[in-house]
Amino acid sequence: MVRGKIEIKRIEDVTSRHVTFSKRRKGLLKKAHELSVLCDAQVAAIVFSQKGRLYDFASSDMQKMIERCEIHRGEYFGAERLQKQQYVQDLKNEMAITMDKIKLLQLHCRKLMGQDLDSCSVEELKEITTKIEKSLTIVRSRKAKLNEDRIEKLKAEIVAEREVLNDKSRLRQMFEEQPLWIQSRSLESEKSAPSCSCGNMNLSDVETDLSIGLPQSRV
Amino acid sequence: MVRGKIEIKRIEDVTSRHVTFSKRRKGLLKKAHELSVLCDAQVAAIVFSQKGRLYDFASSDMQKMIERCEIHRGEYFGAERLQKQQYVQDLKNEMAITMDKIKLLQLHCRKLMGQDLDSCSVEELKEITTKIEKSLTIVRSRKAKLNEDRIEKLKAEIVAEREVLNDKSRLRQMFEEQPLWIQSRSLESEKSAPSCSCGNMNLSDVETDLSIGLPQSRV
DNA sequence: AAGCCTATCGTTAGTAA
DNA sequence: GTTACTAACGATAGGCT
Repeated sequence: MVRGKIEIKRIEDVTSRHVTFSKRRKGLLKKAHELSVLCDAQVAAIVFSQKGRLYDFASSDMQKMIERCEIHRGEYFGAERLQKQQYVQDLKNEMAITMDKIKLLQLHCRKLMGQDLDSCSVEELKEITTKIEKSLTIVRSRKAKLNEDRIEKLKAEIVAEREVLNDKSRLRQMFEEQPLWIQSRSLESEKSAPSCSCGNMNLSDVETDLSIGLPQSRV
Repeated sequence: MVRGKIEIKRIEDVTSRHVTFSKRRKGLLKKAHELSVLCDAQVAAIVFSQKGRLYDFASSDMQKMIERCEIHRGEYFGAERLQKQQYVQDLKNEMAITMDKIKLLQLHCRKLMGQDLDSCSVEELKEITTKIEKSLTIVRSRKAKLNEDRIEKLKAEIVAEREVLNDKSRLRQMFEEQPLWIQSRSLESEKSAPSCSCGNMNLSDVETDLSIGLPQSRV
C-alpha cells in the first residue's frame, strides 16, 4: 500500500505471505472482538494457517456459538445429534422394558420352582399347583414315551438277535446232519473264514486223516 | 472517530449501535475473506446479531471448518462423540447379553412348564421331573400351611364366639331367675345401651307399664 | 434501514531488525 | 516467527439524505 494498493489475491512470496498472515490475522481477531463489544453481538472467528495451526476468537463459548450456527443453518449436527440422542433414548427405553420382562420371567420361574411363595395367596398357590401338576404330567408322559421307545428298540434288537441265533442253529443242524466227508470239506473251507463258535470248540482241529483215532468230544 | 477516537465498549445508543454493527460486520467479513485469499488460509467468521440473525463467512465448507476446529481444541465432539459411540456400543452389548439371558430364562421356564421337551434327553427329563416334584412338594406344603393357618384362625374365632354365647346365656339365666320388678329395671337400663340379640327379639320392647297387655313372643 | 460524505483513525505493506 | 517504523490505504463515526 505504501507503493500502490494491493490486489486481493494469493501472495506468492512465502515470507511476505507469512508476515501478512500474522498481521491480518491479528487484525481480524481484534476486529471480531471490537464488534462483539461495541455492538453486544456474539462473534466468532476461526483461522487455520497453512500449516494447520488454529487461531480463533469467540466472544462467548465457542461450542455454543457453533451449535447455534449449525442449528441456524439447519444442518448436519443439529439434526444428526438429535437423531442420536433419540436413538440412545430408544435404546434405554427398550432396555428398561426388557429388564422388566426379565424380572417378571424370573419371578414366574421362581414361583414355578417353589421359591418366593411368601407373597402368594392361596388362590395363586392353587394356580401354580395346577400348572406344575400339568407340567409334571406332560414331562412324565414324555419321559414314559422315550422309555417306551427305548424298550421297543431294545425288543426289536433282541428279536433280531434271536433270529440270527435261530438261523445259526438251523445251519448247525443242517451241518451236523451231513456225512462226515462233507463236514471235513466244509471244515477246510471254514479254515480261511473266521470259525463260527457254536458252543462246541475245536471242531476245526479234527483232522480227517486221523479220523480213526480217538474222537474229540462231540455233542 | 471524526470527533476523537471511540472507546471499545458497548454503544448505548440503539440506532448508532445498529449502524455500527452493520458497517463493522461487513468490514469483518470482508477482512476474513481477504485474509483467506491473500494468505491461502482457511478462515471462518460467525456473527449473531442481538436479534439472533446469523451472518457468516467461510473460506471453504463451514462444517469442515467447524469440525477441524473442534478436533483441534480436543473438545466436545472429538472426545464426547467417541464417548457417546462407546456408550451406545456398551448399551448394545448389554442389550445382547440381556436378550441371551431372557432366551435362556424363557427356555428354562418353558421346560418347567412342560413345553419344548422334544430336544430333551431322558436324563434332562429326569432332572426336570425332580425339580418339578420338589417344587410341587414345596408349593403344596405352603398351601397346606396357609390352609392350616386359616383353619386355626377360624377355630379361634369360633371358640371366641362360643364364649361370648356362653356368657350371654349365663346372663340370660341370671336375668330370668330374677323377680319381675328387677327385670323391668334392668330392661329400662338396657334401653340406652344397644340391645343384645340372644336369639330372642324385642325384649326391650316390653313395656313395664303395659305388662298387662298382650305379651310379646317370649321363649 | 440503507447509502453517501468526509475527516479522521486504525490497519497494514514494505522494509528492516 | 515476531516486532518496529512509516507512509499510505482502508474503515468507519457522525452527519446528512
